[in-house]
Amino acid sequence: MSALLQKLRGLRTEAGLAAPVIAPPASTDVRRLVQFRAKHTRPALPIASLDREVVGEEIAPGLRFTETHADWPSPPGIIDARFARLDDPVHGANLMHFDTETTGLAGGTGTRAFMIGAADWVGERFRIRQLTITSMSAEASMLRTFASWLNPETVLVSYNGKCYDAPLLATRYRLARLPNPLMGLRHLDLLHPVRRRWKGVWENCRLATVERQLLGVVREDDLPGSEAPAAWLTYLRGGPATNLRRVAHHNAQDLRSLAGVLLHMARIP
DNA sequence: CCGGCTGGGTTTGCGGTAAG
DNA sequence: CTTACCGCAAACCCAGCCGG
Repeated sequence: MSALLQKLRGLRTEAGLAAPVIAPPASTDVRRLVQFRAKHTRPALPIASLDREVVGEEIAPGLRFTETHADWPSPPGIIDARFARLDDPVHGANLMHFDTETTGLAGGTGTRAFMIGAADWVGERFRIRQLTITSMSAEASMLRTFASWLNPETVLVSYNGKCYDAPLLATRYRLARLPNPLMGLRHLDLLHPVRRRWKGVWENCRLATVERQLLGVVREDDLPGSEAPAAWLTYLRGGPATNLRRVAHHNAQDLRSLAGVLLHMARIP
């Protein structure tokens, strides 16, 4: 029972909720067990980490926001997206590149997004915005903020987002009882056109490979995507934010590559 | 005339593959 | 652990034709 209570308390702390008042154990047996535990167990991370700096400003409790602008030689005007089997031309100003970082790959209801990166063209500049939650309870604010960036004319751009990011966000919006802002939007998923063209030519068609072959991007100090869940969970449990910042860095690079690959495939210099 | 084979075109099914 | 899509192959369908 004590272990259960402790687990519950931990979960409530992670969720950003105040610790509930726990009634003292009824029997002396239980009390002795609690005392034994207190004596022989220690918190998972006894020392609060020194490095707890998360980038960006807090725009809501537990929700951090960053906005950067990248210089880019040529913003797209109208894009012929038939290479991605979108028959109607796409206005560059309606593009919304997006990429999520999540707690795992399992896709189902157990997986949540802790970071949403989105990038679009604002005039002559490429704008990258990122949302990161530092508590479970901030998820709804993050989802609402991301929704406010989209409109019915938005054309989503992603890498495998049709199968991964979009369905995952759809379940997160449903669980948060919020309308799904991705519903009905056109979606340009670059994975499939890339595969059609370079499958069998390159060793694989992962985004990291595509950006290297097509854009000459060489990532330095890159955190593998598979380590993203641990980076966030470590921070959530009071650990250092070092790797969480690297996840944000990685996410921003993914967004730049998304735009680069799109322009390359649409034959825009 | 009728049953069954064949060729051309479409549909269905399955394996592989990205995403953290 | 999941989900969607692509590409390829097997299956399927139908028409046309030939042999019995």
